[in-house]
Amino acid sequence: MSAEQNSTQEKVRTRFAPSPTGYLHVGGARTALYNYLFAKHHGGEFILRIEDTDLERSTEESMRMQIEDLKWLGIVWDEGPDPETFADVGPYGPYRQSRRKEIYLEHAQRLIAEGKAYYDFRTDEELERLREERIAAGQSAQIGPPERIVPVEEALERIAKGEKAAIRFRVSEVRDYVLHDLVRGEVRFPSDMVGDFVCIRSNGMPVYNFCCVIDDALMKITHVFRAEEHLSNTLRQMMLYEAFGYKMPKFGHLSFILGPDRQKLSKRHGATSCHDFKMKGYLPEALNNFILLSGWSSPTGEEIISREDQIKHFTHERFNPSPAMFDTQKLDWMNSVYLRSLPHDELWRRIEPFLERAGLDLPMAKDPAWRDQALTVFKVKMTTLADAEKLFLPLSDAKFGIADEAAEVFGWPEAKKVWEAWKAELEALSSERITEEEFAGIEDRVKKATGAKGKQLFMPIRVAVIGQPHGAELKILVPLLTRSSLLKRVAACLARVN
RNA sequence: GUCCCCAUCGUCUAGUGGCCUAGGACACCACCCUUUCACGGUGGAUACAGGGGUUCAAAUCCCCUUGGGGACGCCA
Repeated sequence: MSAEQNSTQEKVRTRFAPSPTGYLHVGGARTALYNYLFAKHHGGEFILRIEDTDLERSTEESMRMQIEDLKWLGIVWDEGPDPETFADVGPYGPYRQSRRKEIYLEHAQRLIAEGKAYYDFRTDEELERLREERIAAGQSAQIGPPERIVPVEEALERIAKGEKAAIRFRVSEVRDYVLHDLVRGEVRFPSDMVGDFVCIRSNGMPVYNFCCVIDDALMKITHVFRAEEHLSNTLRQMMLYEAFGYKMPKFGHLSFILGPDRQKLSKRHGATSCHDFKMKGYLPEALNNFILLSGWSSPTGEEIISREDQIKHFTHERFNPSPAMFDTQKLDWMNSVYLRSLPHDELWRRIEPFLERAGLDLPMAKDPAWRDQALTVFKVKMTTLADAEKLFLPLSDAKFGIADEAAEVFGWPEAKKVWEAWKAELEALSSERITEEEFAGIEDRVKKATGAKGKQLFMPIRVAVIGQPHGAELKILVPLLTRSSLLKRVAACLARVN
């Protein structure tokens, strides 16, 4: 759809409608992203609606957590709960289904009045038995109408006396329904694919499929991108749109995100919520970019895509209908790319909470020049922010120690000589900080004094600096430490050989 | 069981009948850079699930098989 065409049509309005039962799952995050991007691409509006009709599982706390995750990802909505106060913002509220009960009940009454729905007094046990019978008979497990539909007046009397009844939609016509899906093309559903379905539970709460239709219609939603599991729900919803005479939005059913075992990504695969990834030190930009590309591709073929370009290029033609496996290796790569491209001030700001978490003391970090120097060295080694914890560890005096991998060096005959010469050079220094040039001079003099060269020279020095045989270049590391700190460290090495 | 969806390198994908001896990215391997480890650079290996059609021509269209997933809730 071109921009010109669109301007003459109704305004594009999309929505994300999570049920607040825990943190935001990456699959949900992707759905939210796609709806957001689609709306913005078409200059439209993106709405957040909370689907909390399941009283048992929905919590206020979960809603807040999900809003937090959405904010973290940089997905912003035009209507819905205010991100700070949670108060409804927008002309079509309330945006929480638990507060729209009257609207649903009113609609249900409309269907009853028109004979399109009926009160059902059957119990769970009865229905379960019916289902089993049908499966045993090789039929689909759909629930049909009861033997006798209770007339409205009689039903009302029984309910007044305290009996419980659900309101069920009556599937009367037998015909095919054709859905023009934005990602799958034409999908044909035979109407007998579903039985008479519940609209209002016997406890008075409406059910998902029912609310969803009414809300999307009343909130003037034009396009809905949602997970594939809803594909077969769509038939019920089509029937409902027809029954109410509401205009149906365009649907696009997204394939699943799978775990390494090709099963739908779930808790047992480890990290699956945005919150998990946040705690593991992934950047929202990276996670966002990664989920964007599992199920959609850019027309330019680029993989690292700015939010601006995401919006610019986001069209439904580029959805991939087949399921995508969640590839942590690629996410890691993407995270490191974003990490390295961050300005150092910003990178430091994001690393700090992790250093704090690890209890690292780094008094030198108050100096911006020091931070800049340190990040230049370390950021190329980081895949997640959490990696800073172990990277900055050698710079912390409190946490300094000699690693097991350094043991070999202690067996070298030159090591002790090198350390003694290194220590003498440090002691001769007048300032606390050592520049790269000074270090080069020191190293050279140690070489001459001891006769050690190559690995025999720099390995012992390295161990005396960071306590381990591998790490960043010494000429960069040494200027990050103070003279007194280096003296303490070489003393530790000498103490161990003696 | 019934119905629905899906099928290109290990993974994410490009591909909408000829530009495909199938392109890119991650991962992997080799080499280069490097007084370590990374970063970076260059190169390499690796895929159209199978079988039938349609067509001058099929990864691309149709059918079947197989495999994977989903729905059949008073969950969403």
